[in-house]
Amino acid sequence: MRTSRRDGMETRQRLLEAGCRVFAEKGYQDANVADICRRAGANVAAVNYHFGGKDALYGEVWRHIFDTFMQAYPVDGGLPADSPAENRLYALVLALLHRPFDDGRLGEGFQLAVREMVSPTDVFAGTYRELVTPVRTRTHALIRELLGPAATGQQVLYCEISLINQCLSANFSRGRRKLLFGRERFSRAQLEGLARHITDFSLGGIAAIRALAESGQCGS
Amino acid sequence: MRTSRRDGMETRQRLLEAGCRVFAEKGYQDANVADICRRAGANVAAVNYHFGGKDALYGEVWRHIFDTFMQAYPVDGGLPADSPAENRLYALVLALLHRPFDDGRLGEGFQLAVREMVSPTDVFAGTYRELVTPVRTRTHALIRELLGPAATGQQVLYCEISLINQCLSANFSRGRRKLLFGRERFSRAQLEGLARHITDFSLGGIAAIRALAESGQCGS
Amino acid sequence: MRTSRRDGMETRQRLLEAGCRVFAEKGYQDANVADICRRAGANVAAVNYHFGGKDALYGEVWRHIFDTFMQAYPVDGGLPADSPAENRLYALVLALLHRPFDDGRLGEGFQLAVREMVSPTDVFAGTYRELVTPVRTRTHALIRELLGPAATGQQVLYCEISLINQCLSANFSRGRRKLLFGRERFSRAQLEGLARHITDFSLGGIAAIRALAESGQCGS
Amino acid sequence: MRTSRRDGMETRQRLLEAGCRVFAEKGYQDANVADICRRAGANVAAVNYHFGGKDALYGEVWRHIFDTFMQAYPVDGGLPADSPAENRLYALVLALLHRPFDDGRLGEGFQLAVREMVSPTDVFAGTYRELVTPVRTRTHALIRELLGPAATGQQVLYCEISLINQCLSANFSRGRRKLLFGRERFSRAQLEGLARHITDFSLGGIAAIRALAESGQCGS
DNA sequence: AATGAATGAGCCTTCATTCAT
DNA sequence: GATGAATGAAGGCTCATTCAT
Repeated sequence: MRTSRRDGMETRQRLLEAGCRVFAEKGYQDANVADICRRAGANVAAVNYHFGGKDALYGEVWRHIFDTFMQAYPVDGGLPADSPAENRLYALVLALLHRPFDDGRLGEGFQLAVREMVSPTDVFAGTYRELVTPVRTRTHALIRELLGPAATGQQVLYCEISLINQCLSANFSRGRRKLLFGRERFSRAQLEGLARHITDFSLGGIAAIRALAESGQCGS
Repeated sequence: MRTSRRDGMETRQRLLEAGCRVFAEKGYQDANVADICRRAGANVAAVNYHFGGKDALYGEVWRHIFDTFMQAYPVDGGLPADSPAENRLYALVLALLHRPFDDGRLGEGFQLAVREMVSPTDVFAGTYRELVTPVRTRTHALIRELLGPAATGQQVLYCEISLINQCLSANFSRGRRKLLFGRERFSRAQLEGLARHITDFSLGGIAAIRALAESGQCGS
Repeated sequence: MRTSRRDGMETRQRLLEAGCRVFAEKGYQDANVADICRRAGANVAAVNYHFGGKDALYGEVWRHIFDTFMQAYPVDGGLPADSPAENRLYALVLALLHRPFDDGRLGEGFQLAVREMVSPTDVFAGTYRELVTPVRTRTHALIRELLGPAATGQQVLYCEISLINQCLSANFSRGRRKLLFGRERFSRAQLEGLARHITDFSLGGIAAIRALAESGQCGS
Repeated sequence: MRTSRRDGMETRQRLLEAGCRVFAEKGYQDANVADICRRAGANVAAVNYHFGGKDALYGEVWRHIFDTFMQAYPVDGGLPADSPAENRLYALVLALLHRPFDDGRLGEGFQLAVREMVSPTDVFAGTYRELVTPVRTRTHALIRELLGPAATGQQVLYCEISLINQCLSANFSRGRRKLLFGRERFSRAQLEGLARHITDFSLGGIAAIRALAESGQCGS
């Protein structure tokens, strides 16, 4: 294993990590390559040398974070498929909550994803579906199961959205976290408490929608 | 009424509107004043003449949108305070939904607000609290009423967050609207259907949390 | 007598005075017309309206100050031509000293003149000779009288320069005044003391040169 | 020795020299970086790359010229400290005269210094004292020696000023040189002639003041 | 594999001037 | 006689990228 000048980590790798940090912090436009190179302890030309340009680095950063994302917390929460639906819902919610509330790489990834939702880049288009589909699939199945067969497709969809928005929108940025919850840091226990709340709240909500569906009423 | 050189709308006003559009579309950084001036049919120096700079225009745009926001849809939905809580909840949800789903000025305002949540500017700091407080106050009171006296403060807070996130996070951008709901445009009826869903879902959720609270259990 | 909007002084006049102040303070380039107009309580376009442009205002300002200059302190100090040469030298020195040390209009004029020496403008070329000639003529005659007939033309010239530089270079700017003399303000008595010194010093210098001239030696 | 892309002189160095020329010619405001870069055969952005901005270049130019200044003509003129005071005065005068009359780098430096006296920049403040102190110290000691112990502090100060102004104010700009002396160029011999004059004149002046001091009279 | 000097396009801003009122 | 909105040229600076080493 070759050792690099600094700490054994290849320049390319250091650039990638600096890129993750900086792009997550400032967004694509506000980030500047000189800053990224400086943080990576590399030359101004390093980004162009190793990646071919700012765009390409951003693509790699996104892909890198994206992969981390997909591996980090499996949405099934490691639970067997025959666990009670309530348990599986809790596991799902907790898994989803980990993303925005992670204080490390995953948090950066979530920041980046939010930025991409707000100001989409070309890079985004290709991977978003790939990023979201497994979550959607799993969520959809679970909600359908909980709503029962009487629910319409739209009821399932809307419940999905209610659920996902509770989990993912809880944390856009440090600032919003502070404003919304009154604190910036969440311990594991606090996160579990929040997951518990979202699960209970959503189970109640789903039950209400199910009752409506079975009573024959139906939203637009 | 004096008529301006071009079409009767003052240049300053045209710049302000162009600014709203462009800042909402691209964010502060990506927006460039030349573009804004071009869209307003004015000279490159017009922004500096009328506002003193890009920063100041942004400030005015934000203030302008902010004011529109506050006037547009009162959070009480125009309902008397002694209406049933369920009705008042529906009115609140509908009022909140109008903001992100508005296809005009208000939608631009919401875009801008989301951008500010993700990449805060100095301008933001002062006005955010002012923007949010009335919503929070009203939401808080309503949730408390629906949860009953047995609920803890945190239960109220978390229910608030669940509710607000369902309403406001439904629509970050055109792209996400498409991806989430499968369509870009919402008719008034569709919006009311969504409001109906969020109301029913949340009433169910709140009922569940209330049951927990009254049975003596309590989230973290 | 018509009264203007502000204080009975015509806008044109106010612009001229503001121009004097500002040009003297900042020089031609650094001065900007908006500032001048603001100080004159007039519109941005006022300079162009009344003078035709910044250049033209500068020309008028220069001419105005120049005239003030010429009238202010006659170089003969009001002394009869048959006073002793020593007295006439003192009167001349005092008159010359008044220019740079004047804290009002004349000081501004001197500032402007120094600026023109350092960064000449077209305006300057025409008037400088006119400004300087009377001083030079009088100085020349006096020095010649004091040096006696044996002195060469160059000796007279150099003595003139020695004298003039002592008087006029004493004060380029507030800053230099402070650095050179250790104080910013000069009372009338202090100014007279300085004039006394320069006179005595120069009489001594002239006497020395006269001795050389009469002993047959001669500078290059 | 590495050779640069163009002619063996580093771009930075060429920029510095072009900066000296242009700033001395036009002053800080009138100088524009594009012009400097053009003269240095470099790109418009070169100044920003190498110095960080126009301000910083100006600072470097000043510092560079300042150092040249201090090294160029030592104020002791290379004379031993036990030479006759008259000889040391002549050496001092000649050294001081070299500065304004130098047709190369030193002349540029003097131009810049004069500009700074008239329109001080922040840059100036820090270095002026450093520039002037050695001259003042040496002048002061010499004058005190020539005036004898009876002279007051103010008499010494005023004689210093008389001397320094004769030397340094002889040449503000080409234009003034022409107007004052009737010629633009000074040969070495002519300069020595001028130095001779100033020395003789000042010795006479100092003698006169000394006589006054010793006779008990005293200026304000 | 990596550097850093150098580039040029693009941006925001300043400012003297113009023009319709 | 005077205004102030509007203009366009020009300047300084940032930044992604290129090129010779």
